[in-house]
Amino acid sequence: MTATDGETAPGYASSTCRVRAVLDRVGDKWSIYVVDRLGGGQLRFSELLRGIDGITARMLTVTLRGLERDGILTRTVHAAVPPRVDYALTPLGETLREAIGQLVSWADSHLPEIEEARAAYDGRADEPACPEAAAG
Amino acid sequence: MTATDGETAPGYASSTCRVRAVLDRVGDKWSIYVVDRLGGGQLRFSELLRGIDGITARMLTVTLRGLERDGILTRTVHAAVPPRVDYALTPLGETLREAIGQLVSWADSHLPEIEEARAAYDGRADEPACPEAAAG
DNA sequence: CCGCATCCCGCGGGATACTG
DNA sequence: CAGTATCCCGCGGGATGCGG
Repeated sequence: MTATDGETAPGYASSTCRVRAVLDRVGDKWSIYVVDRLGGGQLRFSELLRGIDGITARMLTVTLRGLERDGILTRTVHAAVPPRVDYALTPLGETLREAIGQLVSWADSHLPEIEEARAAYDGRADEPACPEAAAG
Repeated sequence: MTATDGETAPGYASSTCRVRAVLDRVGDKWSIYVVDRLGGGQLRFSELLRGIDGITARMLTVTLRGLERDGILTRTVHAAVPPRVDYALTPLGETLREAIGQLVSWADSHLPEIEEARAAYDGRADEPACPEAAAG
């Protein structure tokens, strides 16, 4: 099992560029947080807006439209005044949420390791390998 | 279990903005493909370059540096001529690869649904809901 | 309250050319 | 072969203002 054979990658590698189209949605700045938030049940626009730190109304709209287009969530408009719109995950969206959850919890649980690694790398880049040794 | 309580999201929600720093790495255009490729064992620069469709040398370098900084992979330089550099996943990188694999296979297996949903949505947007009905 | 339109800026990232 | 430096363009996305 060396890396010298031409076809190392199996399975989904064949549809890489199509998968890209899907992962781009996940890769955009806000989708994963929207999906994550909706895991607890349907929420209205303003709830999402307040629940996701740093997002603007514009980006929330754009993100929601994208997810709706992909069949990840549904948009329910209540025509009455005051206007009210609810968003909820579809079954497909629920499965995505699970996959995302894996990644988010990975990120969360390995945060310390990663921050350590970054500190070590950055230190290596423009500082002596042993700051305390240099101080002596 | 309504969505009316203030604290719907448990666990990792508390460190959202730190998690962001990690997910941004996953979110960038090429990291997941590099990590995925390296799953089969160490590869040299040019092998990655040829193995990942559409990536440029510049972006491969940038991506590899970022992943190295995060402790996801290691960079091994063979000083001899011709120059040769090998990249391999760290144990941490392996765990990331598993999480990514979940997502990639999700994307792969749900591609048809998503493309259907997109087609339906786009059709709805600027075409009659029932093209064949409109034709009659 | 919901959310679209417009303007505008920063940066991701592609092309190209050069070094060790 | 591996990597760096420069230029440059497109677009993600923030701020603001208006319409339903």
